[in-house]
Amino acid sequence: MYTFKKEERLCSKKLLDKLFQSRSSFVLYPFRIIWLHEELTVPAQLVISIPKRNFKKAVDRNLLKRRIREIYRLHKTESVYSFLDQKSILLGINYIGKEISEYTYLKKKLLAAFEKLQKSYSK
RNA sequence: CAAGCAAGUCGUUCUAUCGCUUCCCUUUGUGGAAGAGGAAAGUCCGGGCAACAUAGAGUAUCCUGCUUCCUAACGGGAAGGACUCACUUCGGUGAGGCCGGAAAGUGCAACAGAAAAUAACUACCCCUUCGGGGGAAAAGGUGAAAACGUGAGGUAAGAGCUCACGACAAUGCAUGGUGACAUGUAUUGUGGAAAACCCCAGGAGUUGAAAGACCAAAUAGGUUCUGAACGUGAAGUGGCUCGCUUCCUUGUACCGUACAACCGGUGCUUUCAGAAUGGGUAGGUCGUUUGAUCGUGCUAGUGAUAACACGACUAGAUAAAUGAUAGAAGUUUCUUCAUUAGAAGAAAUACAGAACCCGGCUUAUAGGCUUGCUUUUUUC
RNA sequence: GGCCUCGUAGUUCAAUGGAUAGAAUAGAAGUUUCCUAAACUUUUGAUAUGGGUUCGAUUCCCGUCGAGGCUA
Repeated sequence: MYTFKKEERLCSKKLLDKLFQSRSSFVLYPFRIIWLHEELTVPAQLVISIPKRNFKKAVDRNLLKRRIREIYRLHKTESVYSFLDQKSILLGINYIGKEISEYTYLKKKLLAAFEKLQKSYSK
């Protein structure tokens, strides 16, 4: 249930290009969420990206990526899968903040972002 | 004892819950094992490995530059030599740097100064027709630097012009050293700068794992084969499956057959259907972690390092794993209480994340430990 | 992963190895005006950083830091 295996990560170059060319995105600071409807074998594939421009050191980028991934892993079932309705989706999370935030702050913001995603998805 | 600086070295631990990557196992699941560094960083050097290229001790370009050694190699390291600076008990000690050549050639040196390398302003000496001509380079002043320094002889005045002592450089010889070089001696000479151009010696083929090798879906197209269909430009004319003429978008050939026709065969153009096949995209596998490997011991060597013996297997991801949360402990600092031990609270716990692999260099680093130096205080 | 270029006043740019690093604009003060603007006068302010070569370094050499670009 609380898994995050290889099938749930977005690895295909083609799908990535498709995702970033789509216009269906919104901003909820410090995240920018991109999503796209796609036929897959798993409910959702996720990609997390932290810009090198804002975080020079690899250690900082790794830390943020691990925190975001952990929050997604623990909350994906009730927050994302619940409204998908047997369909599948591509998800991109861009971190656009300028400093390293704490786990609790990131958790609050990301859950809010998932609520917003549900609204825009149902439209 | 404390503080500071420099160098070296180590560089947190445990528990619970939920996970990630690789490997193993007929208990295939509530399974087991392993899982970042001293710099993984910067990409500043050197190699391995791979593909391509290759007449050359050529030319151009770039790099390196005291000696000997180590090494796979190096711009790295070890030991030493000379130089500069600091200290000195004058015996040395410590630190530093791209440390070949200025006596091959070209160019450069602002301002000041007569003059910045073919010296001559004032002053000096000789001659004079008093306009000047000649000699000489000690003294003055300028400058970062002024024609080797001091003393004596010498001279019209002077000058390494000569002599003594001394400084430095080049060359020859002798001695010591593997050598750089040192010491002595003879001869010749005396400005700086090559991190200006340049000369000399040595070295460098180019591109980098996104190299390269292999497997290869779907779709489109290429090639080949099989089958089917279609096509010998149009118009006019004659002796009409043929020849001739005209026009256009310039258009079917060969063989069986002496000529023409027919017939047959081979081939060509276009379309359709089926089959095979090569290249190759998405994607995947290898390259890829057993290696100039690590640990211990012993031997050789001043040392870097090397030889030998025994033992060990120690990350392998690919939009990229090695984590998140909670709690406890350890260490350090501060405050309060205690003033022997200690107790409570607060804060901090670094720099930083493998990406083909090694050897160096450089830079970052909380805190602990070791060594050296400096300073202050106390005691003797 | 590999390679290249650049760093000068707050900003945009200059400067053969040579005196106190220059210009425009911005800032400050003053003149002018009833006040503001414009104009005029004066003035402040910089070689990314640490070493080295040189009599002397923005310039030459080496290390570090930062910024930008090329390559697929």
